Amino acid sequence: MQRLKHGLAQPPPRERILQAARELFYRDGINAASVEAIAAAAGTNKMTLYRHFSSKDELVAAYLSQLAEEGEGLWDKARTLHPGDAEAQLRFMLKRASEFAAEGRGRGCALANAAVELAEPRHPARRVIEAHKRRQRERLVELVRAAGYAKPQQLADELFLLVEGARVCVQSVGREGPGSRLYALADGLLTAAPRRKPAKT
Amino acid sequence: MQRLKHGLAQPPPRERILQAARELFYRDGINAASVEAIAAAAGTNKMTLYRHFSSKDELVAAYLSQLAEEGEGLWDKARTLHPGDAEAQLRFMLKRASEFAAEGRGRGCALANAAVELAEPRHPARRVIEAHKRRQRERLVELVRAAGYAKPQQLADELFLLVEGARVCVQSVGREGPGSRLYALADGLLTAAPRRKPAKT
DNA sequence: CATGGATGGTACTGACCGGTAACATCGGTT
DNA sequence: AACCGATGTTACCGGTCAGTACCATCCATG
Repeated sequence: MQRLKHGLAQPPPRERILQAARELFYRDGINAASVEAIAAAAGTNKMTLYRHFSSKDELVAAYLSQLAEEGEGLWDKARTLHPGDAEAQLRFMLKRASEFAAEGRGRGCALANAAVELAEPRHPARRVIEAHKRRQRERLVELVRAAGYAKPQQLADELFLLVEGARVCVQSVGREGPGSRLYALADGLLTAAPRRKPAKT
Repeated sequence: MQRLKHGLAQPPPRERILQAARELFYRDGINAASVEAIAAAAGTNKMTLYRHFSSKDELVAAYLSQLAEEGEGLWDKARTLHPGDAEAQLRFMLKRASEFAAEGRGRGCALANAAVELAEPRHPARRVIEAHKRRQRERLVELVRAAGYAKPQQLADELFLLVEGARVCVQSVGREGPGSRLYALADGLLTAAPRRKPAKT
């Protein structure tokens, strides 16, 4: 029982470090968040951090992988919430993205931000980011097709750009900008889009 | 005649520094580009750089202001190319944005990238970025309204998010992604959008 | 109680970077 | 020719950061 060492049951150091990395990387940026600050925020120190992650880059990779994994989980949640109803699943995802973009103190998509900060084209984190974004796009196309829209590829790409645009707009034009109206805009696209026939997932 | 000092007519140091800053800040990121590297790329040294810019932050501000100014100039160019034809002006701007997103070795919008890298909410560069993005959005709304579309605010915001999304997608899903198809997607939105009556600018 | 693995704490290295000081140089002006 | 401002060159300071060595501590197990 590793987590009964202290009086208060505390998650093991690795989880605390990942959680702290998540907050500091997102809030301050990957370059600006020092390893020491992350360790301190996790209630531990640099040495313990380096016993779980061999380098800062590896910590960044774990951070991004965790976010990507949670993003994937959203699609599953949509499917269990609205089984067989692709339209409802699609709108659920758009709603979530819209709420996220309107969230207070938003700094946009952590994955996209990481791609900006880690400019080296050979950085290992780029593989994680690109793979995740590509997969999101594919899933979106499938869902739009399953929802019975004509030209699913085009509509999905429009929605994809809308979502990505909303995420990035939060920090450039502010929370008052078009990002917070993402769902309304996407809804406009959906209701205006020509349909073929409903289907299921 | 400052620029006849050498055999080859060379722009004055300030311009060369700004040009080098432009390339390195964009390619490597603002944090990763050191002032020493910028000075070297400009064919000069750190001391001369600091004689023209009192700090790196001021150089960053000048860099961003120059980009914002050139962005503003594009709207004027659109108006002189297609005087009185708001629809053509609008499509010209979208075409330019689409070409930009499809450009080789693209790293997205330099202003948006700067907002990601300069995470401190009080950073002076944020004022430049936000002001510019807001102005772009306002101009877009005006143009869409002048082109005679119904619900100009909504259509303009959709186009705005499309453009911002395309710029950010280049570095997350790559050049093959939906970013390169921006004009086709925007064109789909325009032709499907209800019109009211044509007008002029 | 003794042992050992995981953790906490401190201090350090080496590198990089923003910014400055002091001096040499060059070119145009008077 | 003498001067002067702008530029080039070198060396340096202070700070920060990633990563490591070394030792103390705690806790579960035997």
